[in-house]
Amino acid sequence: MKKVRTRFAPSPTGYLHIGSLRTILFAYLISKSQDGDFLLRIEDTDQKRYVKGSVEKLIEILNWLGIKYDEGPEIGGDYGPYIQSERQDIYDKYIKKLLEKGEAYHCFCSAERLTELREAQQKDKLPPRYDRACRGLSREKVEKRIQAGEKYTIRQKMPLEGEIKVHDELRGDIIFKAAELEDHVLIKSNGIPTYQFASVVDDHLMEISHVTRAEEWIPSFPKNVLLYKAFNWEIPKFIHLPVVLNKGGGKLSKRQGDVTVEDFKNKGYLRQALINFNVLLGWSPYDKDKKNDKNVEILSLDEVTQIFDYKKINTSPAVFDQDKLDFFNAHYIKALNDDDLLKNCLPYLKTYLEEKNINIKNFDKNFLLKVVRVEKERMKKLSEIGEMTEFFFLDKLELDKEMLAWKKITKDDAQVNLKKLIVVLEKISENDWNKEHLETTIIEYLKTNEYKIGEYLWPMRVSLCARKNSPGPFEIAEILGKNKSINRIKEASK
RNA sequence: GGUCCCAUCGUCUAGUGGUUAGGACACCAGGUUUUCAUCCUGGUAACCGGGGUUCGAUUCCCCGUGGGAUCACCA
Repeated sequence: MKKVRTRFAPSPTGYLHIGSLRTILFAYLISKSQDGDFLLRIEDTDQKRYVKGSVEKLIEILNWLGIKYDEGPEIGGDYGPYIQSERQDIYDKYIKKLLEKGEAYHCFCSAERLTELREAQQKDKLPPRYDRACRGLSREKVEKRIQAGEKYTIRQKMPLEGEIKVHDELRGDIIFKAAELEDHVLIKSNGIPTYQFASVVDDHLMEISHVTRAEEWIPSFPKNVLLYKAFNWEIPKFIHLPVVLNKGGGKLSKRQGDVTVEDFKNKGYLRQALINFNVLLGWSPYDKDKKNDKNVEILSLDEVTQIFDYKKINTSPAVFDQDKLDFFNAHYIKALNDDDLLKNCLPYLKTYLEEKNINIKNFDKNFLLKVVRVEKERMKKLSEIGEMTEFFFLDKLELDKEMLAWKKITKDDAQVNLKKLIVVLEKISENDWNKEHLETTIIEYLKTNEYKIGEYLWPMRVSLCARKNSPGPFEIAEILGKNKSINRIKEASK
């Protein structure tokens, strides 16, 4: 059986769009679930849109995501080069073949004429389409005009009538009328191929078995199929992936916030969350033969690879739901071990503290470890870590003492309670100053005196962190240490 | 506008010619807890409309409606 080979073929026009991540994932999964190859190809046939450094950035973000490809620009492979601008001689060779077969023709129409034509057609409410003016040019005439130095494009010769049946693996057969197809440009006047030509030639030469691309390509699908037929090439399987929409319904676009993988990375999303979430957008792990177990949706890329079946990819557009992404992110943050958690949080923490003129180097790793660990349960994004843990790093807290009041007790009552706690706390030795000991000691103290726990612990916690929400008072006290803790409580009780 | 694609809770989805239409996120309630969060338990919530086909349609077909894509020497 032929080996399954898929590819991700982006244009180097900037950053990696979050919608592209899903295209990557599905291409990757289609091949890897069938023990195939996955490759990266750069489609840089439009020099106007080329953004310098974007290939490097793309590779970098792919590495960050942990998505490995078997062949690609910087790692090579048997089907290279993997950058289209380095394959010009190949395209030259194949367009020549097409010309010889009479499946394509030279077009000398100027851009101006084409624009006028289009405008006239639109005015008459006709579909804008090239009028095939150059299709009937004789070989001699073409030769002459080329000799004379006239600029030309090369167009694909479409059938004038009949129907074109194409097959999408997910949607089945789709039928187009030949009359609606345009003799579109294969080679631009600068000699460089269009996407339509280059991608077909490359997919064939690179032996891509399953072509995955976004749904927006369906309209040009018949042209592609016709091109394969013109070459007499075997048509690969085509899988058109549905689009991802905004909550409002439109296409996911820059105006509505973050759209690139880099944006999400910078915001503190973990690769596992991004991958898990995106895989579930249009594909489902549920199996009719199995019971729908709980949390069956929490899946790693490897786990998905094991159970992935591309026939189960959905065809309807999916809405990008940030709440669900956040859920996955919070889940994967909780699953991180302490070292990884710190490693992931550190850049965000550093940046945040720098803005507050606090040097993170004044704090040792053990301290930082405790700080991030204690907020782990509460975090949805890594970027929240700075604001959440700020109070650990501050020398002095700015406390609104009204916050000390809790339920029935007033601020003044709370301050009285704090004073009592200070007496107890001062008796605890530095050595015993840890969460467990603090807890048993204080709870026991409160219970023997029949004090209400909340009436003491709320003010204690608030005086330690000056905020409504935080970890428990004992955890904070341990991390702060005896001196700092007691000082803060004293300050609050004044 | 032409062409094409799509249509199950708010969202992602499972599923079936006869089901109490299942799960996940979100939401709500209760429990745990010193707060928030976590965690546990429970709950609200869906087959776009109209015609067929059929003993019976959410499921199959057609037509609407709605949403989306596309109509370049961009990909």
